[in-house]
Amino acid sequence: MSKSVNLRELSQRLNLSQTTVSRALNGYPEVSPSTRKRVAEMAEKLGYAPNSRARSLATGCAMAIGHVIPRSIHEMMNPIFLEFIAGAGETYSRHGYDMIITVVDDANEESAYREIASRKKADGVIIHGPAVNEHRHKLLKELNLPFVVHGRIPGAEAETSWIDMKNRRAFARATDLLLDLGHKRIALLNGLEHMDFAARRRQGFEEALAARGLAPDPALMRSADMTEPYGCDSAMEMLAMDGPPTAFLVSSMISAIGVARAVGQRGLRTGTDVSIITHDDALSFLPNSGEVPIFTCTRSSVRYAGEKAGELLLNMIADPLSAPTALHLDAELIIGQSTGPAPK
Amino acid sequence: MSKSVNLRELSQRLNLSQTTVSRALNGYPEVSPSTRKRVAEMAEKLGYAPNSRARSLATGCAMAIGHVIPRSIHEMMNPIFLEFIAGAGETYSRHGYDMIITVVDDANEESAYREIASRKKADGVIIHGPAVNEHRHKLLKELNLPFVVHGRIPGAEAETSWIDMKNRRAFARATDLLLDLGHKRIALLNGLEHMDFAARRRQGFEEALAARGLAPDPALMRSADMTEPYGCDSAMEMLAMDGPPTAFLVSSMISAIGVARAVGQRGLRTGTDVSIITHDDALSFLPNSGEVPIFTCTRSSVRYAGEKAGELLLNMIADPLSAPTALHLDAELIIGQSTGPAPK
DNA sequence: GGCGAAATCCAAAGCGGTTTGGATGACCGT
DNA sequence: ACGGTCATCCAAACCGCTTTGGATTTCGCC
Repeated sequence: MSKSVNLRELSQRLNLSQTTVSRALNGYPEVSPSTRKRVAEMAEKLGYAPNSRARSLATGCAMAIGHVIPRSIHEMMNPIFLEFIAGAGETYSRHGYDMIITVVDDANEESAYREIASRKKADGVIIHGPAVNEHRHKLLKELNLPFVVHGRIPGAEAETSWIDMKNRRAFARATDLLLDLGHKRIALLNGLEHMDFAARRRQGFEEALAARGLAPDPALMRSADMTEPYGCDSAMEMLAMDGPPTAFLVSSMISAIGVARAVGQRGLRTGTDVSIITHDDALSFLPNSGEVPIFTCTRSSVRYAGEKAGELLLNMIADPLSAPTALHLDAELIIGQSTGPAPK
Repeated sequence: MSKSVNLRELSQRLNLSQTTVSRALNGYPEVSPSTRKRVAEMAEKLGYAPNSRARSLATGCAMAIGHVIPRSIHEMMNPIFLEFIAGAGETYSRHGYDMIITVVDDANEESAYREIASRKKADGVIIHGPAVNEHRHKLLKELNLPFVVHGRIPGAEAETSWIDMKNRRAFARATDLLLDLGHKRIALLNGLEHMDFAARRRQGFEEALAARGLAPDPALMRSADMTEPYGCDSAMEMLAMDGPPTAFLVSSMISAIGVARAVGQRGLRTGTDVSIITHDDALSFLPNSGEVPIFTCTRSSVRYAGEKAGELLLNMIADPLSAPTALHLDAELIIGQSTGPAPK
């Protein structure tokens, strides 16, 4: 039943002015060590904590970061998003910031950002899942709302702060690995290619093929939401073709699991009959570790990306004049049980 | 570059007092239709939106709901949590509320709640993943912070508002189905049983067995975080036993996928050699639909639960004196491809 | 002993809204 | 023509904090 105290009551109890108490608690120098101690003790005893609304009204900063997540996104990359959020959230709480999440229809996305800006709900936002044809950054610049991109906005790399993994490179390396193992017919089960990350992965794939004089076969390339059935169904169909693929390059563990299921259903064995390489976002509920991971993968922790993105953004907010920063993460290529030499 | 206006500027532009403008915008009656219209138009034109901090300082309500999520939880039920959040988030935005998420170490969970209360960051919170031995509700009562439980707190059902599915009943029915199909050795791959939901599911399982005079075999019962490898490894081990199970009852799609993988790896066929029933939270990235779903399952949409939980909580906040409400959702039992008569 | 600097502390003015308690007219019936 | 009611609108207080600009005291030093 702890009746919460406010600054005035606290200062009255101490026979001090609100000014002094505020300064004592916020570490300003013009207050004697002894009073500071007295204040701290009384505050502790009374369980005083400054009202966050009042404080941010007075200081002008909301001490919060916004994430607006349109339905299409969280339909699409659900768990990846959450893992990112978890990382970012840790950074925020470490710095005393709140994370506010807004779930909106795609149609209301713009107005969601406008509200964040005009109502001063947050000091900055994160852009999730940039598209090949992205536009949100323009709105945010216009709104004067600091932001960091998780991913990259094609054409705006220099003028925005972002954190991304080397998608192209990772998928090129994975493709190389498969080619080195003798695979000729490699399928690509990609994410939605209107998203920047997926477009880059495809590039990497095609470039690696081209480097060996191979042309990608459209029949072996798909692009969709990265669900489990997507992986399974696609693999089933492709494995039933004449000249089926001997290897799959998959954009997500979830779909890769689907592929593995299809392989099993056709009586084949993953890693010997059919090779699979997947990208692994290091989701906590889908561990792919152990001495020899189940899936050979390109791995990059999306949670780590979240932590770093948060840091980038908080830095931008602290120092609004600083130049845009980018973090370009390498993905590890990790050999697991799901790859082997091409059969025959 | 839209310089954001505040109430005073808006009122000056209109030659009206702030009072009148505020009242006009908030729908109070003591303002003429014509001025109200004039105000609305000017506000629209200038892109005015009340500063959320100032407003909640003045009104005393934060217009925000808090979700504190300790690391252990989001390690454990990652995607389920997100899906719930998505549902709740929709409810919140429909009512103009914000959702603020706090990621904390388990050790700081209590202080996270205290801060929400003392700094007035949110008007209410949701309790996620109640344990068999739960305590958070006591803290929240003491803090006078309205809350809704996603799940149930054993022993506090009557005094708290909650939304939960009928875990016991669902798992009893699923077990019955397997028994009807002639299965005698049924394995239970449960979630962590210090969580209320998992404890109930186990109860349902055991009761259904007992009703047919069967005793549960401890060697066929496990309890852990519901990851994919957990399902696979457990199934591999159990299938290698003497007198292996002919059916698996699994607490999560993710683990069930692991079980299916194990089944395939042992050269068996799901649905004929080995039956699987899983609980399906209807996660958007793990669709289990189609005319005949892959997995036979007990299904209950956790996203719907989120929506409803949000509504319950907002109602509580709007009417603090109302009695606690509970929503007890039925889970559908849906026959898919993963079950069949016991072999032999 | 006196004077300026340094150390402490405070009153009051914001921050941007909501809300209370009137003021001002317009309109009405008689 | 006049008191009374209603419809409108406003000035000012308040929410709880930060911060500016001084006031007061203490202290070192010549």
